[in-house]
Amino acid sequence: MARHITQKDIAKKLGVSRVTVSKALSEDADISTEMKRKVRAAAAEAGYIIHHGARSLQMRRTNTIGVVIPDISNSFFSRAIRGIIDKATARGYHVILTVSDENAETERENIHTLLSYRVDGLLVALSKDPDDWTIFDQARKMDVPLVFFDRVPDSSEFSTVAVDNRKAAQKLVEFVISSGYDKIGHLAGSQTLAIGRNRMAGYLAALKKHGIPRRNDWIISGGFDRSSGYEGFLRLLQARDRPDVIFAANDRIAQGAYKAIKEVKLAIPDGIGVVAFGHSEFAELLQPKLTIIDCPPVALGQQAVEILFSEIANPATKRRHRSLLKTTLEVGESLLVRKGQFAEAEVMRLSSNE
Amino acid sequence: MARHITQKDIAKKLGVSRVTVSKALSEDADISTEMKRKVRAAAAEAGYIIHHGARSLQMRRTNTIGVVIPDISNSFFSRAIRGIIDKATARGYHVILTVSDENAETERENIHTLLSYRVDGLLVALSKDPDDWTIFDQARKMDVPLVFFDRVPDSSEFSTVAVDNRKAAQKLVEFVISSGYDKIGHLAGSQTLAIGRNRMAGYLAALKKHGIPRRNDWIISGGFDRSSGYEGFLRLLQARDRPDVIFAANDRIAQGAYKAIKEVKLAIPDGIGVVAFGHSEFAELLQPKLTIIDCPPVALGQQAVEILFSEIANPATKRRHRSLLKTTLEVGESLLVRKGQFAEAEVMRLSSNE
DNA sequence: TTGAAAGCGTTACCAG
DNA sequence: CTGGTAACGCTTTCAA
Repeated sequence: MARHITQKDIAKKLGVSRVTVSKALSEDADISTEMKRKVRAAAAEAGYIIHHGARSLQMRRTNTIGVVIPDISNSFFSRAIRGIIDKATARGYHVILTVSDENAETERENIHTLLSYRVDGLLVALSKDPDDWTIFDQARKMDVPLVFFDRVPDSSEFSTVAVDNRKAAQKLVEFVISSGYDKIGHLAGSQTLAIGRNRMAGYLAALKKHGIPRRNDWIISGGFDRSSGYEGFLRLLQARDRPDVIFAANDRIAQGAYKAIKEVKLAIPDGIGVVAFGHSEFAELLQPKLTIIDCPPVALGQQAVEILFSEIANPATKRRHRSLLKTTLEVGESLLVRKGQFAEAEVMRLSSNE
Repeated sequence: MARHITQKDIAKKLGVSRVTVSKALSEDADISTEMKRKVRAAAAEAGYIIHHGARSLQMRRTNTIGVVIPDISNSFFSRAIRGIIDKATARGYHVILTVSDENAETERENIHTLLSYRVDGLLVALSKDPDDWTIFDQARKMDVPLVFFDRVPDSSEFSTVAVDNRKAAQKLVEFVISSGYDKIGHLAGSQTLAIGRNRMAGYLAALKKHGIPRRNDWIISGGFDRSSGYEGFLRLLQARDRPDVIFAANDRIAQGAYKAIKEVKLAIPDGIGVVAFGHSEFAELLQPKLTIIDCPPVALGQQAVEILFSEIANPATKRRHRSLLKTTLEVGESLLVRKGQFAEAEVMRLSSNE
């Protein structure tokens, strides 16, 4: 980097002081309109671009928020990012996005980096339940607001925005039961995350409520990605008999399950064979279409930023007893049980095709 | 933000000067091992995190690169980002990601923002061909290296990394022709981007080469998204007769076309009905599977960073005659014509089902 | 091996 | 309305 144009350069050229330039550029009330015009013109002509870092150093505020997500190729998160960026931009904030790649250590490093950038706030979707809270304590200590979204910890000193997974899962599974099924398997995703445990808890609660015994060989945990769904389903097939319906912890798992289902040539019912948590756009891509609990990523992201901004505006130093928001989107509120094209179709069983 | 721990604080606590702390923390050669240990311990204990902004101000280098993409929910770009982040992280750089939302003005603002952050380099995928080059000239003037990737301008003073779209398109269309078709339509995407024009040029070249007359009513331009493909196909149907094969400018357009094809109840050949540019992972999701030119997003992103780093390491001030790299991935190199499941299947015609 | 002084580009606080 | 001075947190240079 060569030396860039600074306010000093403009000041010199105009024969005024740098302070005047600074004030003029920030539309300070006590600079004459004429002066402002001149300064702006000179700045534009010289190709002056403010040094954000220097400014932040002085302002003690970066107008930047940091985001940590586990996986950018997960369309749920890329949609959520969209909501976050939109809302943040609208409030004059910039967003620095980092990706933990489902790795707790990388997540730690990312948060550290963002803290070193002195972001004004943090938005985090966890890769797994933290077993080491020091980096989060650090954020707390530095009084940098942090809001967990989607993948939130069971309990913490931070605000969270997430789906009420337990309740929603129970609802979805009860929907399946009320459709006449009692042989329901579960591809459970990662149990090292509350989101996974809660979805399983909802599943179990639904079974229990309807007196359906739990079958451990029908419950497979793993990751939240496609391959976990694929492998999970194949493992499920090793049970002595097969469930009729699969409840997948998310849409990508469902996608993997579909793939396996096709390969082993099971009839794919165009309806309730697999049900899952998911977001509607992704579910639309799948064949056959999924029955899902629709978790809207954009809305979730927006809500998270909203809460973050309120915490930024109202520093913890002011609120002795920090008021945490445990926001959960609930079924019937922002969440819907969405049925695919098959909505009217007769519900079919997962059965062998051969 | 309350006042954070600074090097000064650590210095005071240890009864040494701030310089000693700074040097110790950066592993400077002329600090005793013992002192370094003490400083590090004190820093860790106090929860010291370096102020990246202050450091950069002095260092005149941020160790950060800025990226501008048109759309984060486009899986091509989210995969490319992955490649970028991986390579950048490996070299100790951070990445600030911004999204232009396919909007030239937002793109301009994003670049401006990144310039104000004093990023060490820029990676840009265009939303459209720039009609105003001032922001790019600005980057040039500030001597901030900039590399265009994927969506590159026809010609500029900047390095580019992209697929050789013209050649690849011609190759793909010739593949279709050699399979016995001569009624080939084109959903062309945006013609305000070189990438769109070049793909069309390749299409036209292939037709011409084989003496197939061009049918303007079989060429529909629009955007690069799903809905453009959907609407484009419906418009195509209004031609007096239908083409047998559609060449879509990218995979998302193809996806939209499939949707329309299904809706109007045309037989969907599990093969060559639609061919497109795309990346293999996305194409795998589609039903029926696409025949594509496989553009690998991760590799493309990595290559772009690589070039950017070489320009960062070798500032323009040193090279009077800037050596631009116009890197193009070519078919047969990193690119393959990938056929879906139908590879062995008989090629079928797009015909009415009713 | 350590430290004092200067400066990076900006804004806040007072004087004039 | 304008400007001087100090300060933000850090590194670099040079002297001790």
